[in-house]
Amino acid sequence: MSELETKTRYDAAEAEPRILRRWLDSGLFHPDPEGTADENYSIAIPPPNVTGALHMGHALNGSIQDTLSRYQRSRGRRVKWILGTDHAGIATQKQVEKQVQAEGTTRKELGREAFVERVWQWREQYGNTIVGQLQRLGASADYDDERFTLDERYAQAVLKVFVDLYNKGLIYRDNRLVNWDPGSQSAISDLEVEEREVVDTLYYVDYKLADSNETITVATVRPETMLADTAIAVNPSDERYAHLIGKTAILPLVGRRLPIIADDYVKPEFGTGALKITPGHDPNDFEIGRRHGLDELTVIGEDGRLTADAGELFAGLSVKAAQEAVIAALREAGALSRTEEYPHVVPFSHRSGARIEPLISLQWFMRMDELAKPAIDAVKDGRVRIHPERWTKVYFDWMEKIHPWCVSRQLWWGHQIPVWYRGEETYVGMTAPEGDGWERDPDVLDTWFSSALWPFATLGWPEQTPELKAFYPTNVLSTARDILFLWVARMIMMGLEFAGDIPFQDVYIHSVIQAPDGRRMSKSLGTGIDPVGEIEQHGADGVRFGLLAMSSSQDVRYSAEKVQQGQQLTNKLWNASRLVLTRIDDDARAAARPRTVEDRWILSRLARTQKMVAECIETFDFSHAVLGLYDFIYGDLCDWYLELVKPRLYEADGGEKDDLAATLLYVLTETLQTAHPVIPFVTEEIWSHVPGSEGLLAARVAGAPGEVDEAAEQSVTAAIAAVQALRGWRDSVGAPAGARIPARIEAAGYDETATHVARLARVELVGAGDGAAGEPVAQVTIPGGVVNVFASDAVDLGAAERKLAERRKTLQAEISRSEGKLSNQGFVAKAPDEVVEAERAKLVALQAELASL
RNA sequence: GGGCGGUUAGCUCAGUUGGUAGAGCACUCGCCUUACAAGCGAGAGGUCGCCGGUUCAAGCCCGGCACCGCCCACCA
Repeated sequence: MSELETKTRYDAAEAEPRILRRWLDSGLFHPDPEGTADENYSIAIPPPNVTGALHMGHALNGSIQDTLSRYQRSRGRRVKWILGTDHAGIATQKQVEKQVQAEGTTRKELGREAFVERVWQWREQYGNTIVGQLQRLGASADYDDERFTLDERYAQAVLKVFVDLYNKGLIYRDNRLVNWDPGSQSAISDLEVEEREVVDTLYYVDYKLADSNETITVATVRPETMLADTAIAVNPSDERYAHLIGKTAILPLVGRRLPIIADDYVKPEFGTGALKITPGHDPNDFEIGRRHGLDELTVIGEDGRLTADAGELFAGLSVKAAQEAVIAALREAGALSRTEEYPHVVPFSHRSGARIEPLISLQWFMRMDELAKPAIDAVKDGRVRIHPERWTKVYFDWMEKIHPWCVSRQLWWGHQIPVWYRGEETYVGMTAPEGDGWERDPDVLDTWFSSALWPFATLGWPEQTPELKAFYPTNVLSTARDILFLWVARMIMMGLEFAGDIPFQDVYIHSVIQAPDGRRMSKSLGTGIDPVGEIEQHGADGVRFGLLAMSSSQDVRYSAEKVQQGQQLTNKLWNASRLVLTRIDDDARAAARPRTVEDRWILSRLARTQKMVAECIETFDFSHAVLGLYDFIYGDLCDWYLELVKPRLYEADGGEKDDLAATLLYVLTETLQTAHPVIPFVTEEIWSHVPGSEGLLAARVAGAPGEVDEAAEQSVTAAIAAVQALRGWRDSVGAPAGARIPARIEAAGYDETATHVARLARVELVGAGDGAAGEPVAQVTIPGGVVNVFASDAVDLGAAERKLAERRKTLQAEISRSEGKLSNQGFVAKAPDEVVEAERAKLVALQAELASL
């Protein structure tokens, strides 16, 4: 009890680690795999990169998932929050490469085995900082059953999926144009490419015809790729070039003979209407080339330099240098007719930031259209629901025109593709084939290939484990929208295909938290705010509250004030609890035993709040849930109820005291329970001081909310309004704060609250027959009537009169507005009767008040 | 090029089925009232981006425009 008596401020930094320890030691977060997924509740965390540190997005998503998890635990459900990290192929490999380079060596010098070993070491050393940071946030994930996407069991699942898909004909190897990322020296998928606007130069290059003096001019932004040209294309309906179709042009600098072909793809109005075709280095040209059976030449290598096939003049040059050299040569040859600036969007690697180099390359692809169909149906028929709903359309749009997925990556860190080659032979299987001379495919799988299995591979699939039975499908997947296609859509496809069911019922797409100035939060821009620093400063509860309060169905800016608000709430709750707990007996026990109207009122307000919070959490409306909690705790509980019961709390005895203590404890306990999913630390801490409390609040199952009491609410709401009106009047007439002013309530509905109103407004109630009071000097309007205020030294009569005049003016304005409305025949005739009636009643009340002043 | 979101108080954001605008912070005034001065009480502050329409009534519904942001997209 002494801590409660002396600590006037809640000390989150002191309390939180202590409470976290108790939670972790309790085993509460590690449920036994019993029961079925229908009975239980589970969430699979979006696995953060092992290399990563907690950023604001993780902190928000962690707060959301933890609020859901703790809420469901309080409903008595067995809850498993599946935890783990992702090996994050490119990102991790890049980190370690950087480290290795700093030591003066390179990945290639080390060799594959040694390098991969280095990555594992690196992961051991730095890998799990984020898990500790999630704990700091209070995340009630299952730390005793952590997964990594390169775990042995997980890897087996990945290989099995690959082999099965291969056997079904959905995975195949093909020589196709891919997005080559010169930065990471690997192919990447379409989804890892971002378009950026750049200003290039459009070069007009003249190609001579083989058998005439004519020339045909093409426009290109990438003259260096002309070295791999294999045709020129024009639109078949373009009269300017009709006579050239079927003829042959000569490629400048190289001398190659190029057929002039007709293809509808060419836009006559763009450039010159003639297009050079480079199937080896342009996606559109690639398609045209395949249509016309053109050769596919390659002059740019995987290292981003020109190959020997580019000719000795250019071989070995970087793309940029080659462009300059080609332009110089064209200029010298007189083949460059003009140039112009040309702004357009071109692809860049989302991973390395390098400009994408389209290359023809032998890669593994996965056909998606067949898998997409059932995944579309799952959302269409509501088995999977996406919130906010507008994202379902985005999901459908992408899924309905889905393209093959390039799944191989030229990296070392990841799941090595389970394919072996020997001469012309190919073997696909989970283990190496029998016999000598087999060589395994050196490539690894796209990280997202393994992530796509996350909800079931974490639970032991393909074994039919008790975990799988108890927790698959999961209930909710909470994530930011940027990985809707990259991850969420693919999980739905893979879940349906391999685990035989949807991977989750609800997808919640949360806000992206931007920097306070509206820019993206990013380390490189210097706009990031470290959630761990915020936790240290304001407590995990404050940060959780703040993030949830900020979040909505759209992007929001980081609001330090909301975090501050959360921190203040924890302090308020702490102090309110001190007031209650230091003044009731140790043998008091929580029970709703209302004796007064304010008791019935707070129980009603509490019940309302409990229902509201539950509904908001279940519909993913977190900001309203937490702000509603704030209003209840700050407003109803602290500002009013505790102030209303203070006299009883100090002075009552016997049964009255016992009932009050029981009711206060009930209200406090239920408040703690309701707020716990949002602010778990402070509520757990206070719970430990509640007399008779057993075990952890985090493990406590909530009872059903009580009933709403409309009559009590009406009565106390009026009392509150009366107090506020009287306080406002006092202030306006300059009454000293301590002065008690004689007054008489002339209004119905205050039988039970009159003494409260008088005390909180600091007025002295005088009886109706008390002639000594004389004539009232002022009237203060309150719900249902007025309060007559009598002369007192504390009242500045001039100020009182000014106040009255002001009120008259307001009333007159309102009356004329109301009269105008009611004399409008349209309103009276067409508005619903109840609206018209309410307006009439209001007018009568206004007129009565004006007449009384 | 297509699509989606946004534009409400100085700042960050709420505004449920259309019925005379709310919160937090900041600001002003008054209070060390025995839970909390990182507190308590009171107050000031808004032509709801612009134009038009529907309606008795529009922040909310419809059409158009402007600006900001995001996603998708194979015009050299």
